[in-house]
Amino acid sequence: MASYDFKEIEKKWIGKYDGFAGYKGLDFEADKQKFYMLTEFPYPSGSGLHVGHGFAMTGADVYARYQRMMGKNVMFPMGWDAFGLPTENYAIKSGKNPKEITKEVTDNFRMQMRKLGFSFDWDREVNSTMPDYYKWTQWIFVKLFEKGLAHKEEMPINWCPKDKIGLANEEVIDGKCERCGSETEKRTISQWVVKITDYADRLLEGLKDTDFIEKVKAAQVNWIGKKEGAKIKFEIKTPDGFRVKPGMTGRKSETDILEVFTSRPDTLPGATFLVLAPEHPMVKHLMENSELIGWIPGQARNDIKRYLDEVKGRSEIERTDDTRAKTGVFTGIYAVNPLNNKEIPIWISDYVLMGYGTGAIMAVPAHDDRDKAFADKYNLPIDSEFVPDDLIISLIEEKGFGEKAVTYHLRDWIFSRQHYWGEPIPMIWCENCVPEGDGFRVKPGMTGSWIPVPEKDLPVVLPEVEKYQPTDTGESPLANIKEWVETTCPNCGGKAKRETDTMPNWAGSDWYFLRYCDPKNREMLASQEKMEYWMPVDVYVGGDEHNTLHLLYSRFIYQFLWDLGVVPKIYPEPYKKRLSHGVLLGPDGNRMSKSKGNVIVPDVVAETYGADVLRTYMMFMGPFDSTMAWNERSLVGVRRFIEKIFRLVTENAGKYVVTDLESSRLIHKLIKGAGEDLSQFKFNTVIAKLMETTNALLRSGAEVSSEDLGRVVKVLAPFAPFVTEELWNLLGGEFSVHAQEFPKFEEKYLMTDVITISVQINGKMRETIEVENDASEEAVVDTVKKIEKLEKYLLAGEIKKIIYIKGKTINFVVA
RNA sequence: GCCGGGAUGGCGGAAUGGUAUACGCUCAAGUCUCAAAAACUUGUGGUCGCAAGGCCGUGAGGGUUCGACUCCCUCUCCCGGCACCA
Repeated sequence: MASYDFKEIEKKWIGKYDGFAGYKGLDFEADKQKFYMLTEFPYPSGSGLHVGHGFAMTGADVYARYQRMMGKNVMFPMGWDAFGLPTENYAIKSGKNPKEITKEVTDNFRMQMRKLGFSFDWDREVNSTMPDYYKWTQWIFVKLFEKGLAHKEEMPINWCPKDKIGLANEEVIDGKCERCGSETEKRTISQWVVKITDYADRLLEGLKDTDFIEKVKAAQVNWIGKKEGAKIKFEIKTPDGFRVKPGMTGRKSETDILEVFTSRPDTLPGATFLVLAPEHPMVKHLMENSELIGWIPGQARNDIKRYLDEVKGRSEIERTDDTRAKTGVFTGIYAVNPLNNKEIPIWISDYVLMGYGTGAIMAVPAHDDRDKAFADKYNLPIDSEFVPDDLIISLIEEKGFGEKAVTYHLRDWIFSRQHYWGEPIPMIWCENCVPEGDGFRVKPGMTGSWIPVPEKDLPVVLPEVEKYQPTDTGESPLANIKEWVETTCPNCGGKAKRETDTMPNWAGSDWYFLRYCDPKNREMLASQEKMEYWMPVDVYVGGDEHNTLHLLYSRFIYQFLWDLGVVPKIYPEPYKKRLSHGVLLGPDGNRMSKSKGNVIVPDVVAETYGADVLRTYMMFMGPFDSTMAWNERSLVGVRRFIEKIFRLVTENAGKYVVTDLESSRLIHKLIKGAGEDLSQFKFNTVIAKLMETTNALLRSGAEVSSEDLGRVVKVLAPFAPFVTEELWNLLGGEFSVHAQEFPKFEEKYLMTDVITISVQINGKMRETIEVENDASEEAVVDTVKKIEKLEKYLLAGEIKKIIYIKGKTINFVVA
C-alpha cells in the first residue's frame, strides 16, 4: 500500500471543490436549519495570507464543516475589506492603480485560501471597493444624514503629520498614529461626524441579547463607558456681586453659571475648587467678551494667556501622560459651592478634558487622587466632608442647582478621511439651497447647504486620479479633480461642489454580513426575505483587535438599519455569538514580524507538510482562543498522526465486515467525545482523541470494518479535508466525504460490563478495582475488604462512613 | 487605577467536585540496519527505596467538603483591553 503522499492527494482533489455544491449556502432551504458562520473578511495586503488569517479561518472552517455534517444549511462566505492606506501607500510608491493592486492581491489571497482547503461559498464573495458594493455603503451614509445622525462640524481632530490624515480618537494609540506610529497633533478641520452616541444606551442594552464571550462584552461596555452621576451648577461670583438665577437677569446664563459633571455628587461639600478644561467655552468667553473685561484681574489675564499657549503646543502624548506633574492657572475669579455657599477658586488645567462630561469639574481633593495632586501643587484647601449618597441627588434636585445625569466615554464618530482610497462621501455643497423640513429649498444668499446625492445617482464612483498623494492642505487628492468636484445641485440644478472626503476604513465592514445574504442585489443592500432567512449571524469568529471598534460600529449600523426598517425585525443584534480566536506567535515566542524574521508563511508550510497537516496542527496547538508559539517539532508530530491514520485506513480498507467489540467501543467513544468538543470549539482535544483512537486501533491490530473506518475518517474530515476525501474514496464512499453526516454514536458501545473505580481511604487514592457496571455498595465494600494491602488502612481505626459514587469511586472514612 | 483572562511535568497542553499530568513534543532504552535516519516497542512529575511500596506534588496562604486543579476568601505574578473619563 502506498504511503501518505500529500502532494498527490491534494492535487487530485483540490479542483473537485471548485464550484462544489456542498459548500454553498442555499437561500430558503426549507428542510434544513440555517447556520450563518462568519469570519472577518481580511484586508488583502501585498504580503499575502498571513498564518494568523490561516489559523482563524481554519477554526471557522472546521466549525462550518461540522455544522454542515450536522445537517445544517450553512452559509460560510468570504470577501475583501480592500479600501485602506497600505494599498494607497503602495500606489503612491509604485504609481500603480489601487484598483489593479487590489485585483492582484485578492486573486492571490483567493488562491491561497483554495490551497488551504477553506470551504467558502465563493458565489457570495464581496469586495468593499467595488462600486456595486460601496453604492450601499454610501446609501447608508445618506440615510444617516437624512435622519440627522451625520453632520459636518469644525472639529479638533487628531492629525497624523506623516500619513497626512485625520484620525478618529480610536485610531490614536498612546498619542500615536495607529498606522505609522508617528506622534499626532491636534488640528481643526471641518469633518463629517456620525452621532453614534445617540445609540449609546441601545448598544449597551443590546449586549444582553447576545451570547458574546465575556471579554468581548466587557470590551464593549468599557468602551461605551456609561457613568451615572449628577450635573451640578455653580454660580460665578461677579465683581458686582452674585447673579442669582440663570435667565433671570439681563446677562446670559452661560456667563454666570458653570456646570460640572460628577459621578460622586455626595462629595459636593468637599469641593474646594473648580477646574475648567483649557478648551472650555467659558474660558474663551471670559477672555474675549468685551463686556466681561474687568472680571479677570490683569495679572491673571496674562497668566491665562501664557498657559493656554503652553497647552496648545503640547502634544497629545504629553497631555495624556498621567505621570506628568499637573499644571494649571488660577483665573482670579470664584464660584460658589451651592451646598454651603463657600467661595471656591476657578482654575484652568489640561488634566480636565473637554470631551468628557461638561469639560469642567468640581475638584474634591479629599476623594480624588488627581484633584489631590493638583491641590498639593497649588496649595489649595482639602475638605473631607460628604453627605450620604442616597440623599444627595434628591437634595440637589429639590434645591434646583443640579440634576441626575449620565455621561459616556463613547464619543461621536469622526467619519471623514482626507484620502483617495476609500468610499467617496456622497454629499454635494450648494451655495443656493438651505434645509427646510425634510428637504431643501432654494434660497440664495443664505448659508448654503450640504445635499445628499439622490439614490438614483449612487454610487458616486471614485474617479481615477494621477496622484494618490494627499494634499498638503489636508484635503483629499479628489479635491484636485476639478471636473469631478464641480457638479450640479440635486435640488436646484445650479452649480455645486462635491465633498472630497472619503469614508473611514470601518464603513465598508459595518454591514458586509448583510450583503453576503444577497450579494448581487441591485435594488437594495439585501432583500428582506434573504436577510430574514439568514440573519442573525450565528457565530462570528474574529480577532481581539476588533472587539471594540468594528464590533461597536457594525452593531450601531445594524441598529440604525433596524430603526429604518431595512433589516427584518427578527433579532435586535447582528451577531448571536462572538468568539475571539487566539494569536500565533513566532517560534521564538514573539509576535511575528518581518523585522524579527520569525514569520511563518502558510504557503511554505503547506508546500512542505501539506495543507491537511498544517490545518490539523494549528487546531492541535492549544485552545482556539489562546496565544501560542509556533513549534516545528509539534507540527512533525501531527504529520506522524496523519500518516498513522492513513496507514490504519489503507491497511484495513475492505478487509473486515464486522468490527470487534473493543474497537467499536473506542470508535463510539471517539464519536461522542469529538462531537461534544467540536460543538464547543475545543478543536485541540478532538485531535487528541483522534490520535488516541488511532494509536489504540493500530497497536491492538484491531479488526475494523470499512464502515467504522469511515466513521473515524468523518470525524477527521473537518480538520483535514483532502486526505479524508482520499481515504473516504478508498473506502468506497461517494464524493464527497464533506457532504456526509457526522457519525452518530450508539449507547450500547459506551457501556461495559466491568468498570474500574478508585478506592479512597480518607479521600486519598489507594487502589483501583474492577467491579461490575452496576455493582451495589455492599458488593464493592466486600471486594475492597478482601484486598490485603488495604488492611492496614482499614484496620487503623473505625470505619465511620462509606461514600460510594457509582461508577467512579468509593471512599472509606477511617478514624 | 478600572475591566477581562490566566498560573498544572523539561516544553505545548488535558481533566468543571471523584484514578492529576490525556494527547503531542523532548529525552532514554530496545527492535530493525553493515551503519545512520525513518518507523516500531517500552519507559519518561519530584523524592526515598534493591524491590514491594511510601512520602510530596496543579502560583502562595486560608476555608468549604468524605473527597478540591475544579467551589469560596486573601494575596502574588503574568497576559489582554481601557485610562488624567471627574
